[in-house]
Amino acid sequence: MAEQPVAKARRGRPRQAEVARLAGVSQTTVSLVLSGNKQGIALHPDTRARVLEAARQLGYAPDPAARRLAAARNDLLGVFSFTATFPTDVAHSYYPILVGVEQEAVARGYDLVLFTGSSAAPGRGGGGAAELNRVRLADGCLFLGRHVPADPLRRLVEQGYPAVHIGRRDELEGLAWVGADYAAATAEVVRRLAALGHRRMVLVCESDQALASVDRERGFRAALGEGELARASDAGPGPVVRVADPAAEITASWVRARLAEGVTAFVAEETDTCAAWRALVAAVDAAGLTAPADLSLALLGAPPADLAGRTEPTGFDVPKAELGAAAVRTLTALLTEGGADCSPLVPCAFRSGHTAGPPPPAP
Amino acid sequence: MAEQPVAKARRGRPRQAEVARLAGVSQTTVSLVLSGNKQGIALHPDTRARVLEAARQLGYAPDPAARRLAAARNDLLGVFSFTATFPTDVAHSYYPILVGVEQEAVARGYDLVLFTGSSAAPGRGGGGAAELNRVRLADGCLFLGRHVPADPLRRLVEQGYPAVHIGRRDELEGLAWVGADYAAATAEVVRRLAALGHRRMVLVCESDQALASVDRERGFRAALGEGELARASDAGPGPVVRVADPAAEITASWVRARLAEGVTAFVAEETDTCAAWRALVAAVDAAGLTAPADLSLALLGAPPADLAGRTEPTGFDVPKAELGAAAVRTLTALLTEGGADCSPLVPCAFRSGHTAGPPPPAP
DNA sequence: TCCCCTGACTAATGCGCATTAGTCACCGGC
DNA sequence: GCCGGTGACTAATGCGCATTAGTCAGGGGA
Repeated sequence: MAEQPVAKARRGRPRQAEVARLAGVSQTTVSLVLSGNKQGIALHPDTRARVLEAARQLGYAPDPAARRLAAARNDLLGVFSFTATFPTDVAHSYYPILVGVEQEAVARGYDLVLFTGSSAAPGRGGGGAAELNRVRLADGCLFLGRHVPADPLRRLVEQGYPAVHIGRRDELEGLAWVGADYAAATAEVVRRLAALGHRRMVLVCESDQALASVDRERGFRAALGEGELARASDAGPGPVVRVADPAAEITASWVRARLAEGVTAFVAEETDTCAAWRALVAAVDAAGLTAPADLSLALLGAPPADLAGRTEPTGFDVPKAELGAAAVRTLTALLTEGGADCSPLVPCAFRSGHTAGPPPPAP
Repeated sequence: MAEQPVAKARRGRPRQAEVARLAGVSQTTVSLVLSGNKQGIALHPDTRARVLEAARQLGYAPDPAARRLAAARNDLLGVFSFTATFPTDVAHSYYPILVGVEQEAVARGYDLVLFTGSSAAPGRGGGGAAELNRVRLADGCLFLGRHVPADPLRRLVEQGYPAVHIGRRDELEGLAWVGADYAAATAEVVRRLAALGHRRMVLVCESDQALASVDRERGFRAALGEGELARASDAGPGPVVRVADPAAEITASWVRARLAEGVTAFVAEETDTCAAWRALVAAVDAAGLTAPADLSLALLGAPPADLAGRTEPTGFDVPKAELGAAAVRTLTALLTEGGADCSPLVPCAFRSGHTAGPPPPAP
């Protein structure tokens, strides 16, 4: 954190004392009038009007730091992400979430403060701790992405700071979080495929052991277990295939081998790169097959932006805006009631798409 | 008694006084040790070590609110846009700017506060003025988009509030702004076309009288004036054609008529809808012509997202991220030095594209 | 008439920290 | 032995606000 040279940033910034002088009252009165007079102290309408007029005239705005220090609140919600909040590389992945966060925050009368954890935080002891500590300026904070360092975050939570993590994060005891219901959505996709007539399907996972991935696999297995599917899919390499290098392992011949075993539907999960899905699509292509005529494909999530032009994959959409909104709701519940009891899981919407259909008649 | 509604966030948080007690020194000393002792006051290594150890043991972390209150600044930069900061519809238009704003703000140790014009702030009088007043909570503020109401903004500026507008905005005396150098970029495009051999070219403008449009036209005319181009292009309807309804006016026959007059290059400017460019492309298409074989096309700006798949137009790119970064630099200069003397114009990068080439040999 | 309300405010305090003025023991020099 | 000067700290102050204790004039009730 680069310290600025001594600067008088708030040159003309009016304070309550100045409003008070202009209105001919005391600073206390100004505070009383402007903060809604929660003490129930009676005030003359005249005085009130004078104060408001003076404040308006001076363009008074309360200092959030002072408000917060005086043990009140400042109606600021923090949004912290360890990487840039507006990422350039993972194009727009957080953006839709922020849309939801902003809408909900505005609706509830909060402003948003963006805290970005700079990867380079040299000097100060405690490393990332200092970074995370800044969020205390806000009444509460949303944490974005699984790269938020656990230790400082735990400290924050232990000390009672209202925090909500966006994305499943239950390794931190006591940390509230909201997440997409990947398990249910995946199960829904499996059920839809089953309804189309598929009896045997394979889930292609990347080796990434993200929580979201675990959820999807759980949902997948659970849904398989519901019908005859489990037994049917258990043959061959099993219903879940975990690959380290999708492009190399998921080939045309791999697809043909699965088809020969009776697999008729292939499911991949969305990841940062969507490598598994890409590999799957490429392999099907290379095998001279097309979906949904020869086999069915499903993507557990949304396709990456650069594949936007292609056939819309069957699967589900994570309602990212809704996720952000839910996070804000949970956080404000924490702030006002001291406890959040909203469900942390946001349902995903099934997306019909055009890559799944009835399995081809057995040869 | 317990606090009523607001969660007591500062439960177990140690403060400097406690660290001081543990280390057997005064609070001042703790502050001195922990804040790097900028006063150059000498401290015993022993004392220093004791304090650091005590702080570590207690898990001390400074309260940012107090720190900022004492420092008389809050290291917060506002970002205000009259429409939602994260618009859902024109999602991509502000985003790249925000990327630049965030990067530069982080680099300079500032956090960002997002203000949304649409937020309902009841109670305060003054209508839209009150909206803008909220930004005073930040040390300074960036304003995005030309829909920021002029009157309240003027008031802010007049009262010495550090504000920077993103996008040219010189009708407000004293308001700092940063903008893209459309004139220079346009001139560059003209020069490139001239270098390719074009002697006669037409700029198609929409009736929109935006400042950016004016700049482009100015650059266009200026560059024409440099060579033989002006005289050559002055014939016919003149070098600049302003159309109210591009789709209706820019037709295949219009293009043919211009070609017949000797025009070999057509330039359109980017607008929200890019109607002129779309019309031009459609008209060329309808005339059975192709660029750059039969004629050259250039777009002063970036093509809209839905045309991303098509041939990349020759023209220039507005470095939006750089624009955001420049705005932050200007604002911080305002904050620390009291005056910004950085150039408000950000150069645009020429984009070769594939729609311009040498003019076809005269028939 | 005195006293105690009550209404409408104001003075004073403190949040946690940074900063500014001390304070005080010790040391060298004359 | 006295004095000025360091060096190493501490007391006090104030940032801007919310909150807690007043204060003070006017108005019944006894």
